Amino acid sequence: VMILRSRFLDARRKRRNFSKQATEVLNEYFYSHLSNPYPSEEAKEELARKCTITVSQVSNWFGNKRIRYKKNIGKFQEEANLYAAKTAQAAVS
Amino acid sequence: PSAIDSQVPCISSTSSPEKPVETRKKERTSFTQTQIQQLEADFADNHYLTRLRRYELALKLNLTERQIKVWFQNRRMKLKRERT
DNA sequence: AGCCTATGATTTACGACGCG
DNA sequence: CCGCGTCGTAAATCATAGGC
Repeated sequence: VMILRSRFLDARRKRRNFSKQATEVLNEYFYSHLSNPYPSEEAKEELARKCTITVSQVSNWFGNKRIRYKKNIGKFQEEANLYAAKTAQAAVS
Repeated sequence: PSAIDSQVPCISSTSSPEKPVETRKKERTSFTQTQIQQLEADFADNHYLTRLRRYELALKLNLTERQIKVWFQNRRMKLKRERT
């Protein structure tokens, strides 16, 4: 197969990881909506605003998160517990 | 009890009312550089296909007409995303 | 300095739904 | 009913970032 992937400098693939705070916000939403982790367009816009990233980036993040979570729930258990505890505490206060 | 799975807002994992599991799609092929170059050239010329164009391209690139059609649909979506 | 994993972005392929 | 349009997504893969 012509795996001639001379995928030269795909500028859009120049990425930086999101800030810790942004990841925090996204994870909070994800784990508090675990039974249906599909934010509406409006929710995506709000998340994008809070995280200072684009709506497309929010979509990418959720797409990646859903599939990776599904593929290995065990690996994310600790993270899931962490955010569950966090939102539980938020509910109390 | 997550509900992430292959339906639209893909709900369910093991208990979904309908699992498209078996009949799941063709292997995700990767088009060659040559195929992509020709598709891009055609797209640059016209963002929409005619039946004839689709047929000829499929023949020339050795792809199915469905693949050509879907590629153009995806390409238009990509263009739209880029212009934002 | 390398590996190796994590992570964000991009690429194929559909299903749902709309319109004509 | 059909076929092609968009929209939102799954899943695989790419390319780099980051940690050890």
